[in-house]
Amino acid sequence: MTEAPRTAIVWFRQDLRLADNPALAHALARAERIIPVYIHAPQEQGEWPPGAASRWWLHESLVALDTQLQALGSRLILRFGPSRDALRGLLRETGAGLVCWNRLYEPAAIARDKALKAELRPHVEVTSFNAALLGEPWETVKGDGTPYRVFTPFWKTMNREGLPERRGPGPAPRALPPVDTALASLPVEDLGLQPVIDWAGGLRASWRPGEAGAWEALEAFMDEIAGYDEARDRPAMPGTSRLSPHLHFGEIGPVQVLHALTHHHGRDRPGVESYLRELGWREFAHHLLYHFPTTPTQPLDARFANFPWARDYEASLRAWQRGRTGIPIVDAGMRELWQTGWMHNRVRMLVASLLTKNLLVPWQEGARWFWDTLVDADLASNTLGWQWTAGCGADAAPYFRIFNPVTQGERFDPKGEYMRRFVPELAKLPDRYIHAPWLAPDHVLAAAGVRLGDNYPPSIVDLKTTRARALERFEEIKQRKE
DNA sequence: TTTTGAGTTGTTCGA
DNA sequence: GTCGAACAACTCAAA
Repeated sequence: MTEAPRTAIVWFRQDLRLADNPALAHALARAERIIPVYIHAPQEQGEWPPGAASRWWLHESLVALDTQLQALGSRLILRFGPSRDALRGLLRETGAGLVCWNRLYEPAAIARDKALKAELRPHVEVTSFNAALLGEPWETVKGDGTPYRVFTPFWKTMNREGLPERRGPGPAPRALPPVDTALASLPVEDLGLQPVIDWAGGLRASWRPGEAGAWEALEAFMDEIAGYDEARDRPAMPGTSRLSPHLHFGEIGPVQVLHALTHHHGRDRPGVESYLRELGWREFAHHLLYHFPTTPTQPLDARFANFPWARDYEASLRAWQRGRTGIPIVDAGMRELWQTGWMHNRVRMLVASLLTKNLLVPWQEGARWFWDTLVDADLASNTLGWQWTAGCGADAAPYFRIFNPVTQGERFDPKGEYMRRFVPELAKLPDRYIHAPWLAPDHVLAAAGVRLGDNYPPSIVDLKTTRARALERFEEIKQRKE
């Protein structure tokens, strides 16, 4: 390499942390001056610019990052895209000779970054790193070099190839060089990420975006991980890690999580291995998106391109989105999503199963809604989850696996606590009827103040007949393949 | 090379 | 009430 550059640009994207940030660490090791920058360019995310809930999170996370940088003597430079123009402008203004970033894995981002590298490299050093995954999506492949389509062998291979021995997480810098006060930066408010009407109260009450909040969540989870195997399926309990949005924005990295769990607990402690498997699913999702870049909109299983979805589904889609299907656990989940920007994983499966199988609404509609409303919306994970539930993805649920939300509610929220929290109009129903109010006798409904069709909708589907109908439709595409 | 068994998260039905 | 079988077709790796 030539003489070390005096100034480096560190381009932050979905790696909004200072610790274990290889791009930042590399810049610090190579250059005297560091320019931390975030470029707002949602149009470069193709069909998937951040949704409303993600934008709220991003705003908060950028504020947190800037505060951290200032505490160390630096600051965050904010610019509008296009990224190419912003970077070229910054190179001109600062005379930087090095640009560093941590990789993204969405198809549109890969294409943009590749083009940028080719354009900038003749003039400056450009180096990218992995900060978001335990392994690169192209590293774990089958013996014949093709990508995996089944999770378990994928995860076994990743583990065998030395997961625990991967690089340890890097430390956070103790101080940073100052940024020239003359260098222009936008106020974060100018990015327009915050909602115009303040609907984010529920989000604020539920989350603390930023690196410190991520570590708070991890530490709280580590205290409870022994109960993970049991509690993770109970939507009324805080049994899951709730790390997904922090991981999505890179406020914490999976290497840090892996290291913290194995260092403090060891892999044989109850709950640890099961949780690491969930990190494995996150890896698998990125592996699939990398190798099958059309899957955010196209089914991986080509037979499903011809699936006979419902034709006029506007009304049922609307009822599902608003949490007014009349099926309590589904409505509770959809309202949890709307209020807090998040939904418990088990409930995500239930609402997705109802939408795609009982209501026969295309899974892409569900994926779009989740994209706009989830604070952890992630193209890889969201795509995998919806295709898996719909039965058209990798390692997908067998077509006959159609969840019964009443049975699931009784099994995983037996006392109805989750439903009483998010569907208060049913709060006074006795446990026996809270999962299926349409079965309650009139006097029970009256005593609980529930008037079906008035203050709570009657169920919009008959679970039994719509299940049978879904099975018939799957028969149709099985035949169409030939 | 071929065979074999297992594969995140389920439901229903009949014994 | 509990329990096993049936509900496809395909992927993957070990035997």
